[in-house]
Amino acid sequence: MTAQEGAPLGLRERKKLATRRALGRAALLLALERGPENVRVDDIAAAVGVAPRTYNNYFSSVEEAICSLNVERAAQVAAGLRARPAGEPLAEALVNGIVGTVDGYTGGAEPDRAVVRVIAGAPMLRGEFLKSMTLVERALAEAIAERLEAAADRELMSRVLAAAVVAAARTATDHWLENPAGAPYHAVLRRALSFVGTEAAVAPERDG
Amino acid sequence: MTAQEGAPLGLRERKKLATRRALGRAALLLALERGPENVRVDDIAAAVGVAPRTYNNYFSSVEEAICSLNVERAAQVAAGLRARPAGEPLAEALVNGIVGTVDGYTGGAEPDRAVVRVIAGAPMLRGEFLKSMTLVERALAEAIAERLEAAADRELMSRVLAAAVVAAARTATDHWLENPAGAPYHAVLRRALSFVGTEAAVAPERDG
DNA sequence: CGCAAGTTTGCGTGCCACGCACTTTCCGGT
DNA sequence: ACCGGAAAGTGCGTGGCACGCAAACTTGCG
Repeated sequence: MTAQEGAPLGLRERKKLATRRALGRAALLLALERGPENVRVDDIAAAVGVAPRTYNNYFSSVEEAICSLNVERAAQVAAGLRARPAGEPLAEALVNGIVGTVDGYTGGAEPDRAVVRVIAGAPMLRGEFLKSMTLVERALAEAIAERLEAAADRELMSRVLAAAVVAAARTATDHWLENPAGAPYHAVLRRALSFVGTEAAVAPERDG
Repeated sequence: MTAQEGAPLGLRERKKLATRRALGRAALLLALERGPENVRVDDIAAAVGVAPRTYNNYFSSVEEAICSLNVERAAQVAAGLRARPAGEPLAEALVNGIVGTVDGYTGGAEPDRAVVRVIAGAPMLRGEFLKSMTLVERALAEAIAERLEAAADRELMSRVLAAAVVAAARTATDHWLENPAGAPYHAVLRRALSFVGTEAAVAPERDG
């Protein structure tokens, strides 16, 4: 999914993925220019130089195309957590991993408000956006589960923590969007994550 | 919205609300019978005895109609929290309020797996379902904010807690759905909520 | 070099959201 | 009891979308 693994990718797959990305990028670009509700399937296809019918081989709705780039962050967030040292407490690892992922995504700079507003703020995309967030949850839950070796209900716990953390991040984004003069995204995100105390999770047992 | 306030409701409004509910109920019923993807707008309209065009005056998608009944729980959940004694710690009030709301909704019995699976499990409805959950978040955040009188960033905190708690409940539902032989919904829900430790919230003074 | 699998494309079908104008209903004031 | 008019229901037309199907084309691989 991440395209960082070039080895097992056939040439055909490569081209297909490129088309998919181009469609997603074009969809997002058009949404930025004229608003998501004014983006026609034909426009996206035309922008990429592909038949409208082909577009439907990749996405089954305009919303899905616009949010598709967002989906790629799922694996990134999970990798962000896995990159944290094994000894780090889960709560800190989660915060540092996620914040680090965002930094890697934005190059350390403040996210582009226009882009975020379109993807996360447009009512038309809300459903699809939330749906894409559940993919992040799923990936993150797996990474969390790896840190909860011997817990009784590792399954439920990891999924709940992932969902809570993602929900906190999403809320932070909303809040940051609504307060343009407020704290930088960094700070809002950290504070929001601090509210979903994951202290309860590290309690059961841990080995060094 | 909640229909519990009969006083300021004109007769017209009453009928309109009845139609809306009838449409939602019919949509859900049809989705249960034949699966959400086999529900046509005309069927819903016909089941209620109304013109298809009229249906579109109430809902702008089949998904929205099917999930509409779920939306009514937003106010219920918020009320569930407000009904808790003022002295109760927030964490406990949240758990007890939500669990109590579910009980009130199911009459204390186990939720109907078929219904829950259709609403919360059908891929086609996933986006709309998650969207409806954000309404619950919003309502719950307000109720939470009322309990956080003097906190510095009551706004962000209440919204994060609401989102985290709703996310935990949703995860509990997913988990309960996937494990038919597992613990009753009650227990899964309580356990899931216990993982999103809200201990951090009751201590207003925290480093920023 | 040629085949077979995979990909793109055009077309047709069923479905849907919604603006507009018209009809029906019925609330509220006199 | 009556009536004016707003609100709700309805029919129709338009623009748009998802997807099955089958033909044309591309390309990896033997």
